[in-house]
Formats: sequence, structure tokens, C-alpha cells
Amino acid sequence: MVHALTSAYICIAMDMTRRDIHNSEIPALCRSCEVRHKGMCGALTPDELTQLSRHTRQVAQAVGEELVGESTDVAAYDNVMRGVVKLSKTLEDGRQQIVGLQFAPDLVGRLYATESPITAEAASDVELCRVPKAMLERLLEQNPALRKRLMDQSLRELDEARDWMVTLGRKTASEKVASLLLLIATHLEPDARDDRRVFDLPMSRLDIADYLGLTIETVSRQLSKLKSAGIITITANRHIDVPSLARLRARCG
Amino acid sequence: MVHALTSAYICIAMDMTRRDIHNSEIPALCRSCEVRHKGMCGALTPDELTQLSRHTRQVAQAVGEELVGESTDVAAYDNVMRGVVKLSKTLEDGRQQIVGLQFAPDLVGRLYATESPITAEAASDVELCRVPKAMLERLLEQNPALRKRLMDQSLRELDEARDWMVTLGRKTASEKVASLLLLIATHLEPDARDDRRVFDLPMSRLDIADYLGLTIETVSRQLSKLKSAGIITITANRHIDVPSLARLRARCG
DNA sequence: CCATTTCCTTGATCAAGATCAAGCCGGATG
DNA sequence: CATCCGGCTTGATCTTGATCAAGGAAATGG
Repeated sequence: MVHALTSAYICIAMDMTRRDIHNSEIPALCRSCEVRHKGMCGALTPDELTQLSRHTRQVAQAVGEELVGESTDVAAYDNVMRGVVKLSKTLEDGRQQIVGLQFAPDLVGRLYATESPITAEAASDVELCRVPKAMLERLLEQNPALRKRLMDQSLRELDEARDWMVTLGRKTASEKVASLLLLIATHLEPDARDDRRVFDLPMSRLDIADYLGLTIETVSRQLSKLKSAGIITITANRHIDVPSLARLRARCG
Repeated sequence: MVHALTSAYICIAMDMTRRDIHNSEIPALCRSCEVRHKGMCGALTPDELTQLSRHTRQVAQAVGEELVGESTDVAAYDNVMRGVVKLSKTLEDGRQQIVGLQFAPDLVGRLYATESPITAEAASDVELCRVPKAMLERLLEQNPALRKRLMDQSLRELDEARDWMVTLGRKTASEKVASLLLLIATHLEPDARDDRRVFDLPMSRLDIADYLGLTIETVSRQLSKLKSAGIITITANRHIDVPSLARLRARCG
């Protein structure tokens, strides 16, 4: 299920399209960047890129594999190339809460911390570029553009976390489920022209429940309700068709 | 109720005690920093401080006053000197969720954004130092120490937001209330030696409910339960005595 | 191919917390 | 001083979502 990666590169949010990258001075190792949106390559000098590529490893993780554990030493940062990574925290008695999802081209890993405050796991099959911690931090030191990218990602994640707190604290079960579908639809089909979205849920019902602070039964019931209300169509458990994003959004509270 | 501020200064997290500040080269305008823990002054050169002080205003806000509104232009950053600032988001129908609390010496305001994604309000009476947005961003450009401070604050806020997501999504009402008391106790009495904490709640029951994703009735009931269980003593509605922090923490789930 | 297991759905019941309602308390006001 | 008002508490009832339970569907493995 997991495709082999074909070259060493690293991508972090950068306002540069793939075409831009092709046209730039950036060495070949960066050219094959598969990330749909934008890659960070442009934030680095050719020298830095060459240096980086020597230490970067491509990693493929199957569903459920753990990238970093809670209260575990952080040895590397992972750049998401494909798939979805879930960030979670667990209470002593096993109750779990997913506190964030990361899509390409996010960087997984708490900057500067020696110990990860959260667990990062592959929610779907995932492809990663793994950079040694010290390496990235050194680059960060000397490269203002890269620094700004990561500052922006952190601030965006903070905004997203706070948005989600509203969902967790104040929305009903059906609003929660609608909000999640909307979130995933906009991340997986960001550039669709019209109001329709078709995508595969990159996570299990349990993951959904843990992200929404619900039980799987409630999630299942709410999805069934959205289905019978004609807001969505579900086939093969994971394949979702949202004929009108506007109609879905109206359910988000 | 709000004390007058006595001099222009700005304080942002910095590993420098008040004594250090007194002993340093930093000009007089910084000396009267009232923030208990650490001030940022040391992160700035005397020149920068002088320049900054010309543009900094001291502001006092009574309970309930708004510092920045949701989707409102950000013109300045506010450095909290005393009191508690609540960060909140509101749904169309009025449901509200508090998504963070800020204590001295936090900086209030979404860095770089032109539009604030959240509302910031005084939860208690508050004293602030207000810096023009452009000014701080210019300093940020040229001062690595300051940049690191703010990066660290942002990452800490992200960690805190994610911690709170567990509270919102997976804890019971009584665990939520216990978690909040613990949070406030550790912020308001950070350096108490023993296991006892005595403090005044810096927020109303409604604020507490909005922070915990509960109703005021449930909050009230849970506080009464903690009281009758002998975990806490409440006098005058706001004054809390926690004889044993460990016993409280045991309730936090 | 069938057996097993995991994931998902649906139904019945239960309980945590919301809602509705009444009253208390302390401070402000005339 | 009496009244008013906002913030808080407490009680009664209701609703939402959890829990318990059973069975179906799809993936996995022999």
C-alpha cells in the first residue's frame, strides 16, 4: 500500500509551487518533491540542501505505527509527504484524545523540546522525510526564511487547536462530526473548483471518536444521520461524497 | 481596584529575575517592572529599550473589557503585567468557549496576523503594557533573543491548548473543575513551598463554565462537591483554600 | 475457500450533565 | 433602610450521548 519514495528531499511549508521549484536553482534532489502544495526547498540555499540531503532519511509507516511517543526523547523531525499523522494524548486510565492532525507538508515534532509532549502516529499509511533534530535546529539558526516557515506553522497549529477547542467544548455530536468532515474535505481536496467534495476518510471510526471526544457508536450514528439526511453518501465505510459543502457547513454550528 | 502603573516598560518572558534587571545596564524605565517572575528587558539592548519606551503605553482594563475582538484588526500587542486575560471564541448562536488564559508576563496577540482569530478580554482587572504591532515586529526582526522568547511562548501555548483539549474532550465534569483549580493554583502561587495553595479565583463562574465546556450550574455543583469532600474550602465565592494539592491533583483524571 | 478477527452499525437502556425554575447572598442604589 | 440586581447555589426534570449488547460487513489468514 505504501509507495516507495524515490529521492531524498525535505519539504516544509513554503510559498513556492512545484513549477517554481523546477525553475529555480535548487539541485536535483529537491526536484521530485511530491508534495502537492508547496515545498520548503526554496527556503534553503543549494549548499544547505546538499548538506541536508545527506542526513535525511525517507521513511514509510503503515497505519498505526508510532513516530514519537508521549514523554519520549525527540531524535528527529518528520516531514509529512503523504498521508495523515495523528497527534494524541492519553490519560492514565486509557482515555485518549487526538489533539491534532497533520497533513503534507507539515513538520511533525515539537520544536526545541527534548521530550515530546504528545504521541504522533500514522493515521493512514504515511510517507515521511526524517531529519535529525540537531541538523534542523542548526539550519533554523542560520536561515531566517526557514525560521519564519516553522514559526508560521506553529502559529497556525495554535489557531487550529483553539478552533478545535470550540468544537470539543461547545458543539453537539452532529456538529462535531460535520466539522470533522469539513476539516478533512478541505485538507484532502483543497483546490476543488466547485462545492462538491469526494474523498476517503484517512482514519478509523475510533480515531474520529477520539478526535471529537465521542464514542464510536455516536460517531457511527451521526454519520448514518448525515447519510439519511442526504448531506453525504458513504460507500465502503471510508469513501465519502459531499455533494454540497455549503450544506455540510450549515451543520457545523 | 486597578493600580496605576508607574513607568513605561515592557516585559516578556525572559530568564532574568527582577534583581538581575536592577543590576544590569538597562535604563531606569525598565526598573520598576512589577512582574513577579521574569521580564524581557534583558532581551533588548538599552537603545532598543529607549526606543520602545517612547511607543509603549500603560493600560489598565477593568473586568470584562475587550482588548481585541474576534476578526478584528490587530494594532498592538499587550504585555500582561497583572491580572488574567481570557482568550475566547464565539459561535454564531452565542455559545462561547474560552480557549486560553494568559497570566503575567505573557504577550497577548496573534503574532504576524493582521486579524485576530480570537477575542481577548480582561477576566479580572488587568494591567497591560501596549506595544504597537509594527514596533514589536521590527524588534523581532533584529533581535534573536526576543524572537526565541516569543517562539517559546507560542510553543508553550500550543502545548497548553493541546493539554486542554484532553480536558475538554475526555474528562468528566468533576475532573474538569479539579483541572482548572490546579491550573490556576499553579499559575497564581507558582513558588509556594508546601502542598497547600490559597488564592482568589480570577474569573466568574460563567468564565469557568466557558473554559470547561460546561454550564454554570454544573460548575457550581462540582465546586460544592469538592467542598463537601474536604478537598477545598471556598469563602466569599472566590477565595479558595486547597489544603493539599496532591489530593486535588488526584481528582484531575 | 472458509474461519477468524477487526471494524462498523444498530438497538435498548442508563447516567451525566443540560435545562428549567426557584431562591439565596452580597453589594449597589435610591 | 428597603429594594434591586447580578452572580451564585440548589432542586426537579429532561436530553444527549455513553454504555451494554447483538449482529453484520469487510479484511486477514489458514
